[in-house]
Amino acid sequence: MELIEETPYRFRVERHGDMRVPGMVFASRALLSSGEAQKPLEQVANVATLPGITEASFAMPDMHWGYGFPIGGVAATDVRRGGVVSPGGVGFDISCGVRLLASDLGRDALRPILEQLMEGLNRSVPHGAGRGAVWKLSGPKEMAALLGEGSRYAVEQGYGTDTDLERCEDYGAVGDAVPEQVSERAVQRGLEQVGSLGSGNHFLEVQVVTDVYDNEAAEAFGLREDQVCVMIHCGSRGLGHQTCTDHVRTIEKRMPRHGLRVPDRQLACAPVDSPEGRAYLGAMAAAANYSRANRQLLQAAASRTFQETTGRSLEMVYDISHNLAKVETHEVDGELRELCVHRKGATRALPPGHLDLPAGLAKVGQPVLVPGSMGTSSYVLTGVPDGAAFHSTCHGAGRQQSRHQAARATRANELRADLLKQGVVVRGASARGLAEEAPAAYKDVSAVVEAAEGGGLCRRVARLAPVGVVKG
DNA sequence: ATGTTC
Repeated sequence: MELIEETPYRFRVERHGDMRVPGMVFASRALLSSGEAQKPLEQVANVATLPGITEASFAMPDMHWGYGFPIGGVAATDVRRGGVVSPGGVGFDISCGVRLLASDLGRDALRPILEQLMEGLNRSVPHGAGRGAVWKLSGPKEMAALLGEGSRYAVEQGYGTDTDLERCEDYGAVGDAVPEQVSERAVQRGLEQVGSLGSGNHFLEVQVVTDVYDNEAAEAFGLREDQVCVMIHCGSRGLGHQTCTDHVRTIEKRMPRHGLRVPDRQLACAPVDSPEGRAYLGAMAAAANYSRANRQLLQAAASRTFQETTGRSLEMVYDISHNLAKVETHEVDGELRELCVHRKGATRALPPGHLDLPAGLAKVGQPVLVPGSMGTSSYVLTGVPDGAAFHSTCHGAGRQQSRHQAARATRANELRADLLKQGVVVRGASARGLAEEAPAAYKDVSAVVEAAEGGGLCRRVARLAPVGVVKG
């Protein structure tokens, strides 16, 4: 695949074959040579063939290979011009995302109680594959309420405050959720997993703010140097996974009926304005709300332990998803259009002044939370005026080794010792899980963020370094 | 990511 360098941080894939629009890759030469670039670039080109795709098939600097779409892919389809929705453009972990909490504790005060805090968090925050969660739902009826209301439902039940909801994307719940579109099997899988981290790259980290790049934005977000924070990264567990599986199956079956053909069956799609398309979006919104409630409950569990151990409270900074499709209005060619924006391993980055922002953030823009790999930095970014890719940016470091490669190349015990030497306490991780998540398996998150900023997608606000990790 | 191959 030939890449044309338009700027040091933006590369173009010319239209070829059935591509309806070009590919636009935000990256650097160095990032493009880290890991396998050819396979995700082919996926960028494949996505460009989707009916109704507008402007370009975009990839963020943390791009890597995924199911159908690349992870780090952004694609917007025009709803009124035959635009499609594709579950592969959201991914299996629907509304997987990050919640950041901040305390008024400094790093020195934490040091003597860090071990005790990590022990407590390891006990109070359910993690790992399979069972164990903060809640066990009474049944499908309670599940329907949660799928409709997301974090709001958790807050109604006493797990948080209205102030928390103000700092959640969509004020804690995606609208137009259709709980009936979540299958019985998905509901069954989800009943005993609300309030659990899961496994893989999901984690809870205790972090310290090491750098502030933008004082005004950091202050609006409630962040300042040397502050102890807690970051939670998790998703919609088995319920989201099952929901994706179910709807991919239906949508794939109905494609001939709509006369739709795609270069890769993992790009199965349906017109947004079709029964299958609407059914998927309703189910996706419901699964997204499960993910939002999940993070609200984990916040409550972590806050309680943090309060007991340190005597301080944790305040909400923001909660943002990086796997979601949204129908949004954007100006294209001087005309307002209704677009279905798929962000898969990509984060919305609302600019200052956007109407969807709460009053406290209107002046500076929306916080973008970018978790790094284990033992490295995480970043807080914000949106910029005229942000490219429909106001989207990166979501993390991005894999450069497959799970299998990483597991083979890493000795878990050595990694654990190395992290401890760096001052990072790790709890809960299985040997296999730890090895798969080795920092060497990921791109350099600082290089990713530099490319995202250089490409005009966002700007940096703060950097955080981990001191403790709870993993599945 | 995921009851890591319905």
